[in-house]
Amino acid sequence: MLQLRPISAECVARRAASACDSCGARAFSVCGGLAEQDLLRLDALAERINLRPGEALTRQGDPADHLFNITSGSVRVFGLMPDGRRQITGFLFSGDFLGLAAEADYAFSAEAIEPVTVCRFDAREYRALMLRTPALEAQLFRRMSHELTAARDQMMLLGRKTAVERLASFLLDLPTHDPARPTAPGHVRLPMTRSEIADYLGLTIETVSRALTRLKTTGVIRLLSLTELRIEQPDRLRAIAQGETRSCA
Amino acid sequence: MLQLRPISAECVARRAASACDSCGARAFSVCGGLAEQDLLRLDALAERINLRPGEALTRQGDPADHLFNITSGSVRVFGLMPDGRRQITGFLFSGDFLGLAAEADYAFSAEAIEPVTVCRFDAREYRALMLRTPALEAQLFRRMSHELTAARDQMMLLGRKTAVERLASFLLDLPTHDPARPTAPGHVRLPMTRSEIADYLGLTIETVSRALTRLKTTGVIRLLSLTELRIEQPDRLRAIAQGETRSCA
DNA sequence: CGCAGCCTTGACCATTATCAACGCTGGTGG
DNA sequence: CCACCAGCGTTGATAATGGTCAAGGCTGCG
Repeated sequence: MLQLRPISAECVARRAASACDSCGARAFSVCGGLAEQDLLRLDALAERINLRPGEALTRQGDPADHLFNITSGSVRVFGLMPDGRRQITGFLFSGDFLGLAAEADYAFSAEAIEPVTVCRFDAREYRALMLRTPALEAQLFRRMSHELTAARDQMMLLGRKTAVERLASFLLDLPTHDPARPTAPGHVRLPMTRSEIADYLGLTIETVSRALTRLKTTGVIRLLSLTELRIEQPDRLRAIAQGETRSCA
Repeated sequence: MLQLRPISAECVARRAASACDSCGARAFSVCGGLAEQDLLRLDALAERINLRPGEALTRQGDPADHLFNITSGSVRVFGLMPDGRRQITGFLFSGDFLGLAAEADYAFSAEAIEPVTVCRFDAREYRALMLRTPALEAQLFRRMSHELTAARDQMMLLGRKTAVERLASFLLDLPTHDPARPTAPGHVRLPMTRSEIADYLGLTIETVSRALTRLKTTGVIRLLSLTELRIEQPDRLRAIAQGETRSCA
């Protein structure tokens, strides 16, 4: 498995390089705190897997046997109701972890959006390694803490924000999580479909489309293509996201 | 501070006694895994505080200097938007932890609903103790993991469920978290106001009231008083919560 | 070139929010 | 002891946001 060694090194490098504004520096220092031998142990558990769009990493209800570290591409995490209603609870990008649950079964499904490469770990072995590696445990602790804060922000969005406010919040958040975003400031890549955005924001595709149009016609954003746009007026977009204006409602 | 010793023992006992259906057994074993000397160290950091309804444990934006363990009563955790819109992200009851964040500042506010007693820890000392106490770390790791799963379920509720489905889900969930619930099966205590329920479910008080009335008139629940009700048809309530019926829509 | 899939736009509808009035309940003071 | 008041909850009428249904457009691929 020695040929796998570059994988976790790559994970660490990507996460360090990612400008996750709120946690970049911290994540880097934690990753940096992992000793060379810890990385080697991680590699021994790792398996590299390629997934095509739509293929599943985890399925709601299946035994939680694996942990994943996304190496490239993007992933949707979602739950389904019996009648097919879908709620996407998050998008994952390279550097993100998946499957960090204490439960025996996955509570949610995860599927590739774009072609994805992941680093897959056996959950039991990973947990055992974690117990022996405080730096790794601390790293995951911080990640879970950030995820929890993000989850609460998302509750605020879903419970109390209007359609336009939700979309504005989404457009501001997305590039801070996607290391594959374009380098030009204000440029946002949308690797997911309108349907996925809708299921993430608790809306329908039509409402997402209309909200985008409204932001476009008011000059706050410019659509460069279906999957790329530019934020023309960041301050106004922030104001809208926080509900500080009725000008766009 | 020796007189504080009973506090964490009490916390442990309460958590163990609570029939948190999904995690009760596990939480108990983890708490049981704490050695006597770990409990003593915890006590040395602990300070008992009483709060009256409406008083704050944490405030959005304040430095996150403390951790809390609720000993009795109930607490609302919430975020506010600039214009006053409120989203309650969770209710906490005796045995629950608060303030487990890696961030420097509290991201959300927490206030007492009923008269509350808490066990307050200095965050830095607690973290230091955690590093020296793997059992404590593992316990918190599990709790965070459960919270994360609960947060995702709540996203499903807020993003995709109807008003009646939200209320049904809430009534089923609440007693599994509230150790002070009445002992009679099917009895649910509502220590929070309609306004708090509304802000938790992403609705208005009027819609909460109407949804309760609908569940009452269809015979699924019976209102015993403003703050207490009985679930008459648990299976039907579960079906409604999962959206498996249109009979109540 | 044509088709399939996704996106946008429009017309209409439904759920829920808003506004308003009324009722209940518990505490206070005449 | 009863009346009043304040606060919370319920109910009703109306309005608005977002959902549903439907048609048409764009884009990329065979």
